[in-house]
Amino acid sequence: MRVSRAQMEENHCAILDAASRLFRDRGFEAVSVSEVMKAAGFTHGGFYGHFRSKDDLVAQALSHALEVHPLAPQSPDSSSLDLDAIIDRYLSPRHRDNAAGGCPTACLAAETRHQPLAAKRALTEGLRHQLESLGQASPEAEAEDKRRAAMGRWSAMVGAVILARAVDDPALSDDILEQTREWLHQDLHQSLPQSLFQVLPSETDT
Amino acid sequence: MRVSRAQMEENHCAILDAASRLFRDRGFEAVSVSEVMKAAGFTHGGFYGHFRSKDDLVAQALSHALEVHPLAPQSPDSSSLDLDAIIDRYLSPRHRDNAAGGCPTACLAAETRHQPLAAKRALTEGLRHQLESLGQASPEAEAEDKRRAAMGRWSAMVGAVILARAVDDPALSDDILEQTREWLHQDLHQSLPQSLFQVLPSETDT
DNA sequence: GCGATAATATGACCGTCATCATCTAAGCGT
DNA sequence: ACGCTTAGATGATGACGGTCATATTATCGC
Repeated sequence: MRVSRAQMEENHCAILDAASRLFRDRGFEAVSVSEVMKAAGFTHGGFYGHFRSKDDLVAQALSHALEVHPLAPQSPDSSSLDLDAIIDRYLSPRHRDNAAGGCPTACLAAETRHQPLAAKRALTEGLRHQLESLGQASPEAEAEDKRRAAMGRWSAMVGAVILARAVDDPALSDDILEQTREWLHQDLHQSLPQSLFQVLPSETDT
Repeated sequence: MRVSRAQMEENHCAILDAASRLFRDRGFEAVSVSEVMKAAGFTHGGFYGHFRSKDDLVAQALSHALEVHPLAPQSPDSSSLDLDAIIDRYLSPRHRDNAAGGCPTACLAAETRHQPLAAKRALTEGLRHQLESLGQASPEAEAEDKRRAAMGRWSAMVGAVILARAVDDPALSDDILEQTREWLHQDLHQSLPQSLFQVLPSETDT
């Protein structure tokens, strides 16, 4: 049965949302087209009215997830992001255990290596934005140092979440998150001009 | 046709080698049992004489790859690993482009999240060894600091290789490796007691 | 050497999945 | 309001892949 054009646009978005969650939770290959459609509240038949192929869905869903998922919640003063808070949130057990709603990069970057060009392009674009955001939030003075620190820190954050999720021992998993968090905080405070110390939250937490 | 017991043991190992390379190159799910057997020089039929299931193969291949693949080539004085050299080698374009023969963690850790328990256990064990090695190679004084730095650095190394491989832009990919490498070197030299500086290679490379 | 055993090969089975054809009913232009 | 258009539903198709049954042939214990 037909629906209004606005409704169809909404449905398209619902499919992308569902796919984005399912893919993050279980991976591109483990999720079938029918499953995505069912999760969005449809049957599998209408799929090819929205997408040219599953590969097309993968690329669009990845792009969608990266657009929707910000590195940090938009704070009141959006120009200055609190890097300590971003790190704590990203490397939390909560984020580790919430893959379906978490950072698409940590869930899907590794798999994207095996996906066709369009998906890789989407990831590349998203990654650029993430590095840009992290760079802006970095305390380093020179632009070059900001960029370097952003890449290093982002690699560590993504890597730690991936490892923490892959591991079978909860204690080790917690430890990976916690130690990486602490290690990044230490690095951050070493790079920080002394004048900025007062800005940091009082309890840097454990 | 039957083969000798020793031959069979060898064949088993050949299958694990082939599987290990194929899995690292294309992922667990993208490689079929028949493909692994063909790569090892057999047909698909004999597979279930060696393994109880594909899941079993995945776990054994992962364990095998992690045992065989050392973090660094065994240097003459094996007790003191050169962390700078390990980092340079790991974060090189050569390693990025050689997934099939490279570090299993960078290739398979993310996928292992979706694998059954046995595979996760294998990865966990391998990860423990890797962290142990990195910790021993760390310049930090306290054991606690060694462990923390090992986890942070290892997360950054694995994360950077994953991101560099996922990205569609060669320049960005190279940059991720290079900047993360530099960033880790900087961190390493900050943590280093001054007396050790003379040991570092003269050209820390670009 | 001979027969029981067992490692591979060949071929088949069954389920899943991406994709497509056809049907239906509701929106939209006139 | 009417009928053309089309979003979505139902069902089919063809390929692929994991697993198993059976056949074949070479090893190993006697």
